Amino acid sequence: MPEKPTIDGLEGLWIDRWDDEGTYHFDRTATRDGVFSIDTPPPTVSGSLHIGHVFSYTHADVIARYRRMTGKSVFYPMGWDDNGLPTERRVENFFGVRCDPSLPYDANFQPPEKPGDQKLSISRKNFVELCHHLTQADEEVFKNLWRHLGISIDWSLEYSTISAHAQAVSQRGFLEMHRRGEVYSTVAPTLWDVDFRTAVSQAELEDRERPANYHRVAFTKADASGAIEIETTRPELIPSCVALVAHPNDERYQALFGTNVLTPIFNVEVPVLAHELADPEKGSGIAMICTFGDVTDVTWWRELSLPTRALIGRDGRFLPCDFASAEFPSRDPDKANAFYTGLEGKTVNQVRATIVDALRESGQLIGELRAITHPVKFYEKGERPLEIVTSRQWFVATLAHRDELLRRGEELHWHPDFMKHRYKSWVEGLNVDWNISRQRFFGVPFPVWYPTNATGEIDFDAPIFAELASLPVDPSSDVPPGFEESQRNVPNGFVGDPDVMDTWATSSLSPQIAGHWGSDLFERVFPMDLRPQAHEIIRTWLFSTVVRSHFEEDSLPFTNALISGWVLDPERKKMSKSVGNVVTPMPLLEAHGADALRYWAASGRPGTDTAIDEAQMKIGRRLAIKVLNVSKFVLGRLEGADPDPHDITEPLDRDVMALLAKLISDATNAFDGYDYARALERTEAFFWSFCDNYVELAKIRAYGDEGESATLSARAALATSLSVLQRLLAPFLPFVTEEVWHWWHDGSVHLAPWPSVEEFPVVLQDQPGFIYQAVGDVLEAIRREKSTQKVSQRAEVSLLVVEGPAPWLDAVRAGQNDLRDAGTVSLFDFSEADEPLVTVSLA
RNA sequence: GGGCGCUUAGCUCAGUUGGUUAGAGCAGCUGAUUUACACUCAGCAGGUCGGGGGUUCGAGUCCCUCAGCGCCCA
Repeated sequence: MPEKPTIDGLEGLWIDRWDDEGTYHFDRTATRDGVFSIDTPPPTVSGSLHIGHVFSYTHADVIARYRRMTGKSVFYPMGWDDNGLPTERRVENFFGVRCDPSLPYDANFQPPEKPGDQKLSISRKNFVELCHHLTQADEEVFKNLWRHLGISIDWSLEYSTISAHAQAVSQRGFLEMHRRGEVYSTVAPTLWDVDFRTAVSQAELEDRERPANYHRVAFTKADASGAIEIETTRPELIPSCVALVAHPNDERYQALFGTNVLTPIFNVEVPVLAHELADPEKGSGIAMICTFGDVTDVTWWRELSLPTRALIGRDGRFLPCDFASAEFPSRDPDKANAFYTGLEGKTVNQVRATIVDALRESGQLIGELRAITHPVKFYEKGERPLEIVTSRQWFVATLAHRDELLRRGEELHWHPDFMKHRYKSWVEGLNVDWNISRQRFFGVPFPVWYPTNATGEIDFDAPIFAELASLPVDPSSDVPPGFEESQRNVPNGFVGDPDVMDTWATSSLSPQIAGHWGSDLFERVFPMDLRPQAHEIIRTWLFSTVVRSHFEEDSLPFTNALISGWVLDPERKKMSKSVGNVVTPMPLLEAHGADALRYWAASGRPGTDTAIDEAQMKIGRRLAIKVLNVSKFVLGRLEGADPDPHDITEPLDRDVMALLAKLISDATNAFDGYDYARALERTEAFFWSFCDNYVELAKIRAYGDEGESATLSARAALATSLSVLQRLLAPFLPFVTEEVWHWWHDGSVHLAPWPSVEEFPVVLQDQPGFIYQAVGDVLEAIRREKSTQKVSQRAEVSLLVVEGPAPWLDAVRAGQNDLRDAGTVSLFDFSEADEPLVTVSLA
């Protein structure tokens, strides 16, 4: 025990020792009953490291540490989500490169020292190599933080979602789904980001309020008997118009249903139809249907069996089009084509401006534009509104399983419980199957090839799947069964599926990846006991994991979900890069210490958004220092002896033991319910009362001034309490508790048994704490008087008159000697009264 | 539009099936001075529990309603 203990520097010391001693090593021989398994979130390593990570990973860690102390072998792996678009984007910006899959691999390629003004085009393989290179460096930064924070990961269980192992699991999962008919490929209108040039799924959408203008546009009736005025925010889609639509009950348009109109400028004849989704309140109540302006257009197109006149390409620019063709039947094809030639290759905004000018000129733009704001669908990482592009994609059939998935949500234990509503409303709101194809580069490829026929056409209806034993495969370099490399991309040969999977299609298999699906390990850890995660990824990671496990194992992937809230900035605003209020954890960690940051994090209840609060961190630091000092004091009183809890004979000491037993029970129940914050709060409250009151009362006795049995009782009670408190605090303050535990124990506190009421005799009492409370009340009265008189707390009390009901007086008498010592009382006078009253006379 | 959460002292938050006079920490104020701790200790002050209505012997807690803030879904 050091002469002048300090909490500074404890992290460096214990992190290394935990490594050396394998303190957090998972015992792989443990059976399922003896295991507590955690489905740790693999963070996106290409994202910024922020304080929210400290928050939610601490929540998981305190649970892990609790379970470990209850004797479980804790399966606590760490994964890194390194595949996917965030990494690609980071690599593009970091090195100033872009991927061009048409380029050949350059084995000698070196990235530029610093990014140039123009992005350098490199091959897919070179690009992927840079992705691997950068994510490895990023992962080190994350790992360093976790270790510094004292997260009790078993680092031998580390994985990454782009590793060969994860790819094999992901591809196997895909093949299994295909075998059971849960995944299919089809050509369909798909939400498309024109900048990233990839399809995105419903889970990646977000609505953003955007300004727009309603344009009132006149469509001439086909029989030239007049015009119909519609309102649209997207006049640029007039060439893609396939119909007009109004609500079937809308009086204004009854006579028009079944008639035809001509599109302005292009003069394509389109029908006027009825559909319930047309909103009579919106605009003029009649809308144009285009292929495709938004998701409602897709619904109308499908349900009304309309033709496809798609004109927006994958780059967001207008495609070539012939208004003399059957698909675009114009009454005046020459004029339409002449006009359209000026639109080809232009962006949406450019085309809109040109068409609006033309409408204005022809008199078909009625009145002024009407400015509105309305929700527009964006890819959550995107900067331009999504378009809808028809393309071939792989889909996981979630809609057909909606009811089963809703039941899974009910089956799961949510902490806090109300978070299940997030899942429920998400599943209820699903409107398309899960699109898992991404037209990108750094991800897990589909283990699929397609045959080509004699003319070189690809037969998408006869995909060739990889053998399970061959996984992982890369169809761009590996050859499908029964083919040779020379047959790639030639007639009567094959082509590889060029796409990669959605990141969530891989991370949804985190239990299978971390648990090594198919091995004996998997049986020992699945289903996982705990899924800790933040609430913003309920609809992505949590949902997709539930889907995969439901399909693969007919089971939930985990029994408990512990949902962390958000960390808000000190002004309680959401942190975001654009606002610039994102807080990085390292400076805080260095300023306050790991235990202090953990204390702050653990004070945030499950599911509750919590503001960054350095004051709270300072309180945590104070707590850690107090643990150090009180441990030093109590252990100093033991004089090397090993106290026996059976020596606890004094009534006051026994009463404190009864309270300690209650604390153990409260903290344990709280932990079992995943309410770590309550466990901390209870333990902390007891701890401070222990330090400020009980230690002060028992102090002199513990010095040995009151006879042997009284001394032994005090020492044993102090030692027992200290042992229990060190262990109850260990999940929260792993560094300081480990330090003080080692002052009197071999072995780690983190492998010590969780405190139990069996460890010391507890005398059952009618009112646990009655004596402690009564004695404490008298002590407080003494202190108050001394404070009021502005004298030292050690000033002598010449006479202490204690009045009150007999049982209360008895309780006070039980602590009389301790009160005399702690309060420096010379003379006591006890007398019965109805109400307790303490009168303090100072010398 | 539907749903969820929050609203308690200047600030951050407890308050578990309804039960004495609503608690803690921080900040504030007043003191103490060192045989564990100045990164200390003691004390004081501070709230008509968001508004309104209801149930009850009794409501911060249950019900209804309104308002504000935040979020989820559409």
